[in-house]
Amino acid sequence: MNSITNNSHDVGLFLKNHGIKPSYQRLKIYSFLFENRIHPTVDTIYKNLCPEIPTLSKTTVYNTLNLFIQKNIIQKLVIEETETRYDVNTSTHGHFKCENCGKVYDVFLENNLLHSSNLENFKVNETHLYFKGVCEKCIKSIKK
Amino acid sequence: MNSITNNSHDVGLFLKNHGIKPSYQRLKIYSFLFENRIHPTVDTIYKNLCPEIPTLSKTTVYNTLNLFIQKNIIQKLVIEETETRYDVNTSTHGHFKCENCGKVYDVFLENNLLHSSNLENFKVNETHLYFKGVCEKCIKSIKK
DNA sequence: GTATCTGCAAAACATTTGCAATTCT
DNA sequence: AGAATTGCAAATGTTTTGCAGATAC
Repeated sequence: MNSITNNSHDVGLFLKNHGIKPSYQRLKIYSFLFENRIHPTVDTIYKNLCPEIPTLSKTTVYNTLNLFIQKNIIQKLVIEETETRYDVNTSTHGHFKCENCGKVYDVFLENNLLHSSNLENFKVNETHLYFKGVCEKCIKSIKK
Repeated sequence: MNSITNNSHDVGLFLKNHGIKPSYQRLKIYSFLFENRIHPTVDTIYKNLCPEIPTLSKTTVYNTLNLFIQKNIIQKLVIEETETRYDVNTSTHGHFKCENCGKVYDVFLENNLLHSSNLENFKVNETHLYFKGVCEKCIKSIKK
């Protein structure tokens, strides 16, 4: 459970506790993900942090995200092969991508899904579930 | 339901029935997918068909697969951002990728999965589910 | 004979790598 | 000072695009 708050002191501690030196760039990138639960792409993160960190490079964003994944504090979402997204919520949950507005929503499943005899003797490390379609907002705005 | 057999005459008819002119390359590419349910990448398809069609180019493989997807007779699987795979089975089902041997297995779910109040007012067009881990064969061979 | 299909070469992108400069302790 | 981090430029790898030649009906 993520019980940390979003002030930079706590993010620093959080990173330290996961074996990550809290550099300025790392703090800002993690805080951006934590405060904006929009499953951003590298480009979105980069563009949003540029005003604050004018010297920032995409390489650093890539390096940092890969480090976070390796230390298991974020997860990678592959919905389209052309855009990798990142999520601070590392628990197993689904996603919904709206084909109209492009927004990615979290999806939490009610029933204890996913029983398959196919997997009985397999070791499952990761479960990924996503949907594509049209979100409520877009359905309403299209109808108008 | 795919009830066609794998001789080239029937594949030709099948393609025609879906508004696709059955060229030699298209027949061979569809037949390869139909006869080898291994969820191959473009590269795998290309390498396997090259001996049979020495003039084949990857562009044609890409063009053909995109046409098949557009006509809805195959589906795209995005499990890793670095490798797109293709499946002749267009029904909704899951996949399992072994992190050891790289093989992708089909996963058919028993219970009528996937109820989420989050999606109540959303229009769902596609459902994608996949797992990563270690397959039975690899578990056994690692133990030895 | 005209439409379509194929396949080469080049372009377009996202991501990674090598390495030199910078920063932190 | 020494070790880690950052960021530029170049490399890599996949997919798409433009276009000319080949093929099919």
